[in-house]
Amino acid sequence: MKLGLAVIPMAISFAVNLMRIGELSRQSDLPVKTLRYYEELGLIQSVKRTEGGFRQFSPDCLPRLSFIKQAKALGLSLQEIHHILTIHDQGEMPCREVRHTLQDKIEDIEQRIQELNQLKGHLQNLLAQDQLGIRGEATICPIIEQE
Amino acid sequence: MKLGLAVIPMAISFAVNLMRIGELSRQSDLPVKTLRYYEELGLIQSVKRTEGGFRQFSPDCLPRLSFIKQAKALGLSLQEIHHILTIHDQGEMPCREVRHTLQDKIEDIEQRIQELNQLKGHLQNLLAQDQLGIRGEATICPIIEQE
DNA sequence: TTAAAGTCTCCCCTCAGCTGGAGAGCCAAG
DNA sequence: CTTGGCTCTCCAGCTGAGGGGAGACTTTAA
Repeated sequence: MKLGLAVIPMAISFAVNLMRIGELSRQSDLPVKTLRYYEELGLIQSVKRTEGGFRQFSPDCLPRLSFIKQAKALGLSLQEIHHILTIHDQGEMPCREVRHTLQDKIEDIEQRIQELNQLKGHLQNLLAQDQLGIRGEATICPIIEQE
Repeated sequence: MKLGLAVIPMAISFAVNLMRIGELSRQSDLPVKTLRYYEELGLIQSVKRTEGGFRQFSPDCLPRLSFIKQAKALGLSLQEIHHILTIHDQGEMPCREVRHTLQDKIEDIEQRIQELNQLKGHLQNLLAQDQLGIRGEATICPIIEQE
């Protein structure tokens, strides 16, 4: 059996460097639980399992995880990331999709900023007009209950 | 028994207009489930129960629920609202607390807006520089993987 | 050979603010 | 008396992104 190791080095070169989940965790700096979760969601895949059932990952997972981290940092959801990765896995450059996703994100962000600015203005008004003190019978707090 | 109704009108005037949860739901325009949830959290209280175990609410709940709605619309959490109501229920005007809470909220909002603006700028940069096309071997999407 | 460290699956828990349903009991009108 | 509508409690789940831990098994180093 061990003979094979010397006899078919090409085959070996495909097989080497497979790592278990702990090693992938160390190298990617992501918790083991998170990796299993990502696998469950289909974001990454283990190449195969050992006889004992341990996951074995290719080092190719590392750039993939790095991509996931970057995309997450950009505010994409794991679902959106999954979508992009699926397109990538079909052999296409997912740029068109990514561009749409990012443009949507930008619009979301702009809208959210608008809402927050409105809310902030509203809160500031409430605080500014506090001195006027409109106090009724059933008032709980005149600041909040200003009209 | 029914005699009492005529004999002690003062006592009656305290007791009338108690309503069950469905009526409170109609008048406050909040789902029954939500009212029970609010009661569980201590935001409102039923005066008592009928013999059969039905909650009976005083009409005083209505301005209270109205306050809760307004505070929620201002972005306060139910926990924060609970805090304010507790102060109110201890007989104090919760304005000082409310003012602090709202000022904290404003700061939160400002920070969130800053973060969102940063993120938006980042996303816009990514899209703008897209044309440059930095493509490597292991690239999944050069837009996201720009440095 | 044995012990430690790694890994497996499975299930529940978190945060907030509810929503839905089951199965039971209550109440008022015909 | 019965029927339909209201209400009760309790349990479950939803959203997203994992975390904690039990109990069993695998792998590896001494």
